[in-house]
Amino acid sequence: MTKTKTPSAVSPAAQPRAAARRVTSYDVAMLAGVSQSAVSRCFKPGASVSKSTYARVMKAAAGLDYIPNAAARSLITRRSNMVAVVISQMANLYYPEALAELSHQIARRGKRVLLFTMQHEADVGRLLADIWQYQVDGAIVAAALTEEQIGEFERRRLPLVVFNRNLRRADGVNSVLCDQYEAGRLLAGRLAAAGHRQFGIIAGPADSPVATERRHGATDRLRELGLPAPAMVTGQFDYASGTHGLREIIAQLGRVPDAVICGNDVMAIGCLDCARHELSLDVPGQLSVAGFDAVEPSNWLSYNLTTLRQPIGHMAQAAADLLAGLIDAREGETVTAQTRTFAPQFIDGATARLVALKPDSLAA
Amino acid sequence: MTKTKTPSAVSPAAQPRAAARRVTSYDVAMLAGVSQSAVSRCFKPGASVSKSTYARVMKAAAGLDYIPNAAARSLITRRSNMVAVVISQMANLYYPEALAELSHQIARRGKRVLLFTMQHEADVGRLLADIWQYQVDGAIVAAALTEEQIGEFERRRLPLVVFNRNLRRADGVNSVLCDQYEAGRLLAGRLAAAGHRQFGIIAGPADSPVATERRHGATDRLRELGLPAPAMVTGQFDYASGTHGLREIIAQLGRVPDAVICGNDVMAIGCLDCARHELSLDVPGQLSVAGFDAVEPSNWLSYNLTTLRQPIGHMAQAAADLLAGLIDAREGETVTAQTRTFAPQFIDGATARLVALKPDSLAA
DNA sequence: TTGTAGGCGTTATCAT
DNA sequence: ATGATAACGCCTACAA
Repeated sequence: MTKTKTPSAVSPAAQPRAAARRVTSYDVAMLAGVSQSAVSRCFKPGASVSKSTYARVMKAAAGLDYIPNAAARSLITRRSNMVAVVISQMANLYYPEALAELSHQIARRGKRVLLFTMQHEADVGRLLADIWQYQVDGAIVAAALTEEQIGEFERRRLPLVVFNRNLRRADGVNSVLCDQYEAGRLLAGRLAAAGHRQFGIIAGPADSPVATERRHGATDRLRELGLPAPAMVTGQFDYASGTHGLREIIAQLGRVPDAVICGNDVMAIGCLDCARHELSLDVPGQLSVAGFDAVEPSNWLSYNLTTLRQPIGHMAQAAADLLAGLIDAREGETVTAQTRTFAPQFIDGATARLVALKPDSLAA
Repeated sequence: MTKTKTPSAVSPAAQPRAAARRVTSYDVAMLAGVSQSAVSRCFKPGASVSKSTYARVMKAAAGLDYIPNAAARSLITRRSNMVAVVISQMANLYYPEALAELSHQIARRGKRVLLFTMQHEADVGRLLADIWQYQVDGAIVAAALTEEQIGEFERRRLPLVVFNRNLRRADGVNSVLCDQYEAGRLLAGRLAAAGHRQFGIIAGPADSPVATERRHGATDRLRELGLPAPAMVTGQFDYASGTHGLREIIAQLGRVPDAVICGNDVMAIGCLDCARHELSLDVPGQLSVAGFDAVEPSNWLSYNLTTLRQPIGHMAQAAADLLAGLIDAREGETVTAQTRTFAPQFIDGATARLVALKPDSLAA
């Protein structure tokens, strides 16, 4: 299976890792015949250097492959040009898209992403100490933070943008989010309006605030409308949770529900596939299925899923904007915290019946 | 659409970003009544400190929220505990999985990922200068590097592991890869053995070495077998390329080919959906479709794609292992470059006919 | 075991 | 415009 080819005879280039003394600005200064500070200035954008020195220095630098040492620079400037991005569910299909966009947006502002990943969102606490260590200029966190943890960011004056987490304590904390509770309400409402009465819900994991809000939004709306309590199961945001979830809901109810609301698209796709391919149900004829996120596969022809889109590109851009603003704010300046809320967008796919079977709307 | 809620009256906590003097080891030393070096030693794993001083120092540190400054440390230790990971196609579904695994493996070795993303693989050159800047301990690069670029890593003695790129110059370069050329040959061979004669190929982008190798592997094998030249189109590794690709191939040939080999799974899925839902073709009855990677959706019930899996988890682990070894090697030590090659694994899905229609094998 | 002192590579301040 | 010089926060001999 694994062919470990230790190159022995074939590959001559065994690199001797000698202690290569680093090239510093002193070396460049010496070669260029100027002072070390002159070299430093040449690498600072708006500095005052004469054309001739600049040319000599740059030529020497190029000859020596000199590049300023960011660690040393950050020591004095207090700017590392690194931004921490904390993300939990890389498997989630949704987060890679967000991360790609964040990385892009952060790069164009001259900074880089220091990536912190974790298996479970609750592990975020253990990462914090590392974040402090690395002296990042700010952090974008896509995980639930406790009040205490937020407080620590404030104490350390570390600019923070919370991504897609609706925190209990909203004030004083910058965040970019999509209104998940509203999304849940909206979806439940649309389905109920079409006459669906018995719902099933395949919710996301209990430790995910996003999952919780979507679930509450849906259940609250159903209750308001006086519909029967939905059958409820919990999943892990993955495909298998969708297939198992549907079976379990059917077992709970003793029949196929009218509609299933899934905590995200991947579970909805699992649910859909189970319904069609395992249970031979007609979707949306016998059963409506809907999800959240509008990840790429939800739009594929085999699915064409009814779902709610989060404007992920805009959200990432907003997060990067917000953070950049916080970082660039002169010290001592007062910055008021913002919450940028994006509205979810209803995607009218083909997996949910959205018109009433009998036009009982005439009776109203 | 975007509701920017500037909290005005509601939110009192407008944080004044005062110049918070950082807590240093001197502060801790003062509070604990010891020297600064004592504090330093307390944060170094195998140092010699008495129990009592250690306790006092740690108590003071905790009280002040002291955390060592990694930038300052790296200045003298020459270890930043950061690893650069360079990745191009985050949209590719394959790379997020790799990145998640890499991040995990690197984290468990006490290091963090500094992420470098780019739109096109050819842009890697522009990132290099940044990599040097940040003083990373090593780099894992999932992009094609020129000889010159590799040479620059060597000159700077920066440990490098090339991920999933078969370089022309293999010696002296540490790399982890899946044999893409062989994978292409294998797939073409299996399909040909089942009697498919007229092939179509939806290849990946021309600037992707992985795409090129898969394509060459397939075309070489078909030529060896004396089969007619395949219809060839180029895609961007995305879903739309798969749907367009199939139509274009049919236009080129004037008929539906026997089989289409797609440069990756996402294009294969696009091709498959187009065949089934737009052209109403029976797959694999009238047309066989296959891809590469075995990304998660390829395994979903609606697709059950015939494909070749790359053992991505193992590859990521191997890359992290390799890099860690290079970094930990004592300076001056000679390290021989390795290439760890992983074999692709054939996934016998349901989108390709793999048995001959007429048992003409009896005739042989 | 502990403290003293020098240095890591840069930027910033201040003369010149 | 340029060059000394003092930080930045930490690690590490070396001496005690």
